[in-house]
Amino acid sequence: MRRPPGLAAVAARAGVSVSLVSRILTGDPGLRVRESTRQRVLRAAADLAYVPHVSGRALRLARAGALGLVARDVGDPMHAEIIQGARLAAAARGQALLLAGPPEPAAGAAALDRLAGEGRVDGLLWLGGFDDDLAARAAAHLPVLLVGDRPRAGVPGIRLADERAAALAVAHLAGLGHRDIGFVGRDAAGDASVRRLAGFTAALRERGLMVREEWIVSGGWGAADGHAAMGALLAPPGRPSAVVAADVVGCVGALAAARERGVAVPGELSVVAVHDAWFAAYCAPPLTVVRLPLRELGGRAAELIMDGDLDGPACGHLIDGPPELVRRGSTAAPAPPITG
Amino acid sequence: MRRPPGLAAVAARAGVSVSLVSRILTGDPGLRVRESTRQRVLRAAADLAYVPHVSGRALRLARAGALGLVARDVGDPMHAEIIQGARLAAAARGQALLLAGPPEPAAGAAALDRLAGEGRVDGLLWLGGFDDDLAARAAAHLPVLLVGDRPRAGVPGIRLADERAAALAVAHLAGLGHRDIGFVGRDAAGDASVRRLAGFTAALRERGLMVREEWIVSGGWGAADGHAAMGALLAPPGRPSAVVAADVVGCVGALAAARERGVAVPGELSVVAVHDAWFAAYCAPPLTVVRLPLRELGGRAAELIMDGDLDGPACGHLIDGPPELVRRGSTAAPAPPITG
DNA sequence: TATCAGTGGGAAAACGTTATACCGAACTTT
DNA sequence: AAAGTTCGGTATAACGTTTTCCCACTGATA
Repeated sequence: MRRPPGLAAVAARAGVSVSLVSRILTGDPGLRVRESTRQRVLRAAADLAYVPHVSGRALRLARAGALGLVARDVGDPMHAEIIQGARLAAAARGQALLLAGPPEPAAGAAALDRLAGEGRVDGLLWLGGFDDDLAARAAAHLPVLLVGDRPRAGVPGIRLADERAAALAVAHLAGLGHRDIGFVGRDAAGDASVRRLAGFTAALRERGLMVREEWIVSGGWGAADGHAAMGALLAPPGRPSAVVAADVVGCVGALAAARERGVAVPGELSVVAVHDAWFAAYCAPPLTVVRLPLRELGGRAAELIMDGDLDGPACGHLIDGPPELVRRGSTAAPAPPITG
Repeated sequence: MRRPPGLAAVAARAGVSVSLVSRILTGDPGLRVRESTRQRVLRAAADLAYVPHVSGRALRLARAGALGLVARDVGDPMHAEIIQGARLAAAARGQALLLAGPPEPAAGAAALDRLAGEGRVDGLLWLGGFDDDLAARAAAHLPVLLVGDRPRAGVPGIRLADERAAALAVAHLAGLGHRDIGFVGRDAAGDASVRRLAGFTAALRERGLMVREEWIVSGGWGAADGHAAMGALLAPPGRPSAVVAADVVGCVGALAAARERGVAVPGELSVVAVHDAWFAAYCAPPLTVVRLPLRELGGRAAELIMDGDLDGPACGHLIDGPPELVRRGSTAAPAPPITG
């Protein structure tokens, strides 16, 4: 592997010292240099297509110039959107983004220790699959930011306006005339789920609607979990006329469960999900959703950690771009009650 | 930022020289050392939780210990699967995987030059959004492997058994009795699409079935493209009784298009897609698909590039794990022909 | 003519790692 | 007893950066 030209090559070509090249290229403010020399150096660097070597810089500066991303599942559409936002924000500052594994508690601890210690990244963005011990362990060596979660074990977190999103979903359904509204949750352990549920129940109470525990079911993050949850919700006796799904992926499963049971959406059951995704418009029926600024979440998270703006371990930042209702075909006014 | 302990700290704690620690820890085969000393060094390293610093190593070895991944879209479910495979294979060898941007031709060239020159990665895996010039440019500095494409501009590529996958889809439909089969393609420029179409037409001819050009439509990679393509396919006069979709994402759009036009699937139209994904089972109806070893593709790609086994620029590797038909609800025997 | 301030830049030391070369002591052999 | 020969390590020089300190001039001033 041939080494690319370094500062020494540029210096030799320009007939100056290595340190001068470095100071010119990094824009040392306290440097006085003849303009002709500066141009000569700049030309030499351009001629050789010089690119600073990150390892040399990292070694000297004790900064890697890269962010790590710990994701439960890269393929999750919500994660993908967050990742895209983070990548763009990182790239805008010349920082690289590297993919760390989903933190399997088994091999995860060792892998995480290694990642934290080997100096490859300056900070960690953590998406989903939160584990207090693991996060605290990593945070002992590196700045860590939990994305989409509350602060945990002293590790700061950044969140979306989850309560407002759920409340907006309820408002939409109530506006259509629904009074019997259920909730299909995500993983009950996740803070985002908890807060969406909180927003849901608060919005119900605010309108004097009844909160029925048997209409609140939770699962995990996959479509299969949504499927199971909706199955439980539709079991007799009695079912709601509308459902808020905490997550659009689970909602796809939930929709399938309704279809399998012959429950017409939106004829007999209105469904609205939190988060938008490419497939929502192609579901049968197209899903009404509450859109949240996922990309902005990723971008802000990356910026916070690059700036070191974590404000102490107690702080939980909030991205409160307003939730936006995207009305498609899965919600309608409730059917007139049928006795039986 | 406190620097973590380095070799020097371990050496000091064990009372030996830095070089001895390095040779012990890297397992220098030509090293003779007293067992007690070795244990002392190992203990010291463990006590300090020593982790080798990648920048120091990269500088010395002129290898970064990381792979770059250029992806059109991280969120694409197929890409996600490939990425997961690559990440696991890389992690198994202690290599990191870093996300490079989608190669926007505008800022992409500069970003790619930088990535290639700054020594952050030892090789590049390129997923989708292929651009001959850009790839060749990167390949001048780094090993580059196009994943899911033929070799282009002297850059090697690794592919799946796309022809066989399409042929298997045709075989399934023909076995059900279909004789009028259409094709919903992906981007016509992509090699994978071209080869799936080739496999499709070859399989038709092999069975003496007619290839009708007006039943072969292509778009791009998204669901919207599949939607538009299916719309064109279903326009009068005359439509096929079955369709092979080159891509499961596009197929979701295609399914929606059929639904909008009141064409029952699989009653009036059977649909089978190439590639499986989590949502395929939750479509209405659940999609019959041909599954291809995407994760293995990612893993093999990572291994090839880590091994430097690119075998010269002319070579196009093939992952020929057998395509597998996953039968769900979107295919059935054709309806008896209705005159009119 | 010394001295002084400014101008324009250079020398060298880190950062953490690895590879090559070497070296002192203890043992063995002749 | 002198000369090899292992044994068990050490010294040192890179790799490419950045940064701090220093130095050689030049012209002006005392």
